[in-house]
Amino acid sequence: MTMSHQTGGRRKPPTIHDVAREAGVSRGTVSRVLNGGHYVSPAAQEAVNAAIRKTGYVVNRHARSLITGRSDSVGFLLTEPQEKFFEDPNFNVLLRGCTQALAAHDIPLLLMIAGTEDERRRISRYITAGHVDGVLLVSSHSGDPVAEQLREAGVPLVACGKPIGQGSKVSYVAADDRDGARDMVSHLLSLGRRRIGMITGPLDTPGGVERLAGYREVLADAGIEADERLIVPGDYSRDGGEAGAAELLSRIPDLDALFVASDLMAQGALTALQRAGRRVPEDVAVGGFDDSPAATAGSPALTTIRQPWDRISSEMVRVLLAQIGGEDPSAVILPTELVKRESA
Amino acid sequence: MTMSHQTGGRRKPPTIHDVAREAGVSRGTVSRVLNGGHYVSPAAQEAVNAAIRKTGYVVNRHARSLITGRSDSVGFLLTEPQEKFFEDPNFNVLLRGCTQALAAHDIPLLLMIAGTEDERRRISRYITAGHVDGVLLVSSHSGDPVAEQLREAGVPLVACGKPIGQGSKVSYVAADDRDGARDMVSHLLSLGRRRIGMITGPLDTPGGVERLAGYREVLADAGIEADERLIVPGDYSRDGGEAGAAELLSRIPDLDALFVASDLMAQGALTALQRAGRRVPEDVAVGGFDDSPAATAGSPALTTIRQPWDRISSEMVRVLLAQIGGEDPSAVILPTELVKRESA
DNA sequence: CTGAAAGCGCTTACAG
DNA sequence: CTGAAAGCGCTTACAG
Repeated sequence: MTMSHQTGGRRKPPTIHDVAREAGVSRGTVSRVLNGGHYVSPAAQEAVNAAIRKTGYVVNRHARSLITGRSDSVGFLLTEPQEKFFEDPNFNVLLRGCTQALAAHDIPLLLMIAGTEDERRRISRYITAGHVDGVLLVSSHSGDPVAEQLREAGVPLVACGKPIGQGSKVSYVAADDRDGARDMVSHLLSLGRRRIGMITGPLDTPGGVERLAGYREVLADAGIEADERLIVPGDYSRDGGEAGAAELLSRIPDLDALFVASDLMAQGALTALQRAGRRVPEDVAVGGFDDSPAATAGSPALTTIRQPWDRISSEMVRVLLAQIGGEDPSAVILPTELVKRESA
Repeated sequence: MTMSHQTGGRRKPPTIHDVAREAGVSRGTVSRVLNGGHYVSPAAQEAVNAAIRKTGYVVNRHARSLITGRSDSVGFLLTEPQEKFFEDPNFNVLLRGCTQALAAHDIPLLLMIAGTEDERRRISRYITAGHVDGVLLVSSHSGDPVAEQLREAGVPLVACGKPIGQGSKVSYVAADDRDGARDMVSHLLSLGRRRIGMITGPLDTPGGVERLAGYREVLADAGIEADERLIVPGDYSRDGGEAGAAELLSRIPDLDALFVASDLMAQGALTALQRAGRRVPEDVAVGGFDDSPAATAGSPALTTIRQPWDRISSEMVRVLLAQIGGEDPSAVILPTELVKRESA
């Protein structure tokens, strides 16, 4: 009468030693079965598997990690104030996508938020101490000290969006921001709009810079004279969009279209337009960016540029895993798509 | 000329052994300093601290965990389809609050999502294998097999909301749903409304059951005859709220108020009311529940019942940590608050 | 293909 | 207060 499979006293989980004894092999053989079954005879293989089932054995990750030096987990690092990210639906989509993509590899995701200087220091130490094998970095702004530290420490890293000023030494995955912006502005032009305002993203972010560049290019190509008063900087927040639209309206009352660099800001812009008595899209056509949940949360539903979030997150995971496996950094640029709804 | 502090080859991080040598003490003494400094002379203490600084030593958590049997990390477990949680702003608030509360204890949070049967099995194994010291469980529905398994496996656990049918064996933290519902319905009555419809939460959740109970109690207390046609079940989703409101409107066209069991559903209800040409609050007063970001995302801003999310998350963490420390399970019920805005 | 053995980096009684 | 030693549960050359 063995003690295995006993219900009450689960204090001591079975170890590789228990499995070995049960299977009548050495611990080395059990370990080999656990790690892919190479150089193991079918008979031993089978005996070990049976023993694992019988004992309910599950590997102790700490012991394994101690020797392999790997944690088999990945960090999802946010280096901005929490409010910002949680307000932004893009964040959710990304987090969800990465969690999913990692789950397919049986790799747990550690969520790390480093909003303050203090937290950044702690988390940086935590990461460099080897608690995760790599980091998915989500931070819109440039000059991020954490990114730099991690890169220097040799921690596998992939950013969402091109990190400004990091050269090509860090991997990233991004949508084609400029091309997306071009599509949207072209669409607004095709609607007959000519006084097209823009609320940009933060101009120290690649998305901010590129989407503005796309806007400028298309207007220039169409022979429309540049008017800097039509451009107002934003911060990707709903309130920022509202304030930006109000400002533009006061500058250019007969504005007939608005390209807003994120759906969340576009929602805010809708509020401002509504308050000012403008009909959307009749008086002012509004184009957003992201195709985030925010695009369809309000009314009218936003015409927007879809970022391929599913692919962005799965590519981030793929590139990170490759890098953990020893590959060099790489960049991936994904195409966007115009999604027509009610607002333009 | 020592090799410490060398920049290039950071392949081998310093171990406790390096620190001991540097400080001229034994590894045991270094460990004692690391673990609180008890039974260590001030001189040794100082020498070790200096050596730690000099070598840049940081403890290897895997080695520590292997011997202590603790991981010093906590899981945040979602046992529902991801979409559901990510759609719901409450989830964000809770995740953020817990991350924050744990960060104060220097404890990282592992985000785990078990939407499918498959994922549940894998994550259950993962947890019982000791990769986290305890679990913050977020799952609205009852009969959750994971909760049961974890409880049986003796994993410290605290749920958000009272788990139905788990007796008092599992810790939980919840807002006073019934009392909150009573406040809202009383408020609607005080506005002179008498034909008050309700869109409930899922009735296999404590929130669903309790908020409905509060609604019934207040109407009964006010001597208003119960009319079951005024009650329609919901699922906490925006679409569910929209469908529910449409259904109520078709049943009771002269409805003059609506109590909706979540802000997100209330947003959906607003859409349905608007489409039906009802003005809010003039024709139909609408009361939500949660005071989530959804309450102020649309127009009009929702009058709602605030759940004290900050306290809920900090209490969840406190109770979990206590339980990890050996305390028995406990339940915490937190008060809610009526927040008046535009919709009622 | 397989076993015996060393060792990953730490903590913790055990003697002093 | 402190050192020497055992041991946590695993993986991985090393010989066979």
